[in-house]
Amino acid sequence: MPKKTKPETDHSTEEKIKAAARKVFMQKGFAATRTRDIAEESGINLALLNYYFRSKEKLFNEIMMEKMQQFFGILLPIINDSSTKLEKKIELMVSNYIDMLSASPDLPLFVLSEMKGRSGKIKNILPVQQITNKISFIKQLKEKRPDINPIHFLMNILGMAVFPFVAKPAFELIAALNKNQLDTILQERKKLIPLWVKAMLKAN
Amino acid sequence: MPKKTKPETDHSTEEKIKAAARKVFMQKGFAATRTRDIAEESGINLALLNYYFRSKEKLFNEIMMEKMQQFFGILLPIINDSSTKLEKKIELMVSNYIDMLSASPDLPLFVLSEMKGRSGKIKNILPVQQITNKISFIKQLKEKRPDINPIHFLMNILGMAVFPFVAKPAFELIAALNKNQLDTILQERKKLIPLWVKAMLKAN
DNA sequence: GTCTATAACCTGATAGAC
DNA sequence: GTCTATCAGGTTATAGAC
Repeated sequence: MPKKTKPETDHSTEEKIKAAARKVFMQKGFAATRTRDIAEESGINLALLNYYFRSKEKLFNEIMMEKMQQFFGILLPIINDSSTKLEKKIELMVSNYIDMLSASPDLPLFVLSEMKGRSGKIKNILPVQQITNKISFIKQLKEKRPDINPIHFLMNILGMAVFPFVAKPAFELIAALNKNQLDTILQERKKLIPLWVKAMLKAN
Repeated sequence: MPKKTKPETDHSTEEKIKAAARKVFMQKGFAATRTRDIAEESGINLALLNYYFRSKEKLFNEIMMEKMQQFFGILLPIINDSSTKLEKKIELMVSNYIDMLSASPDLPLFVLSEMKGRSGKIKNILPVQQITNKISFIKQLKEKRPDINPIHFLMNILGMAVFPFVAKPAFELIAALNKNQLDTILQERKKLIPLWVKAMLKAN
């Protein structure tokens, strides 16, 4: 498997295949993707895919690891930063996720589906740090609400920010919204969710 | 395609196949499921599956329609009931979803994934009513918060209630929780989410 | 490194006996 | 209705020429 230092814009064959693999795997998932789709999308042929990556599964694992880092990695620098206060962290988490998912709407459903369906094989290649009591964000939550498990607030923030993307087709369907209307609503949430979380932290 | 009136406990071959199809499709999704898996799971053989359902796709569509009804159908009687007040509706939505998903944890990721990947083919068989301004729940939200699009609150409630199930493997991973700990937390949310939503409705 | 051709296998679906 | 055997087509992966 060839390895090089990566220039900013990499037009190498290897990178062309990876770019195509990102697109197709994210759209259809591992099982529904055919290596032929990727070869065609990247403008090369099937044999070359196996020359560079040895198998569909190995290519997938590279993409999956990359996408897990993208999806979870955005969280870590924010929650670990002990120089920002809780409110700021919440604002950053929400706006960073909504911006990222507006640009990559398929990301969360891809990552969550493949983590579930292939969790046995995924855990070996996981690129993410775990959340413990030592993390700044968790300490701040415990200080403000010692009566509630901090994980609840993480679920709430991610649920409110990420779920609308995961359920996009469902909301378009049941709320009879077109894509533009939905995108506008999603943008509004960057300002609204932090206000709501603030209210939740004071609740009861 | 044979049709019968359905007894409470249906041990017919057709129902055995459907039961197996529910299990396997929900676990693996359409693309990763082999008709052989379903045949084996139901204790019959491959030819019989095609005898009853003609094709993998037709069998899948029956299960998919059923599961969409299960997932969205639980919402409609609650939000349409003009005799309950807003707070009661929220409590019912949250506890009904959490109870249902505790019993069928695969349901939301299955429905949402397949709606996305096959949305073209799904829209024809959709069994759900749309949410308009005439719906009691929407009217009540508009009355209380005329400044905010009611769909936001629907996203919030469903996000907080459903997302933790969709992201179960992710939370187990990053929060280092085992399944029992996570289930306990999920149950707690039946009481907490309505309190939080109440606080959100007053926010700002 | 890149291609064409093909091997080896898997999968959905059916034919035909009982 | 149910089974075994098999077909037809598709899919991953590789062999071998250039």
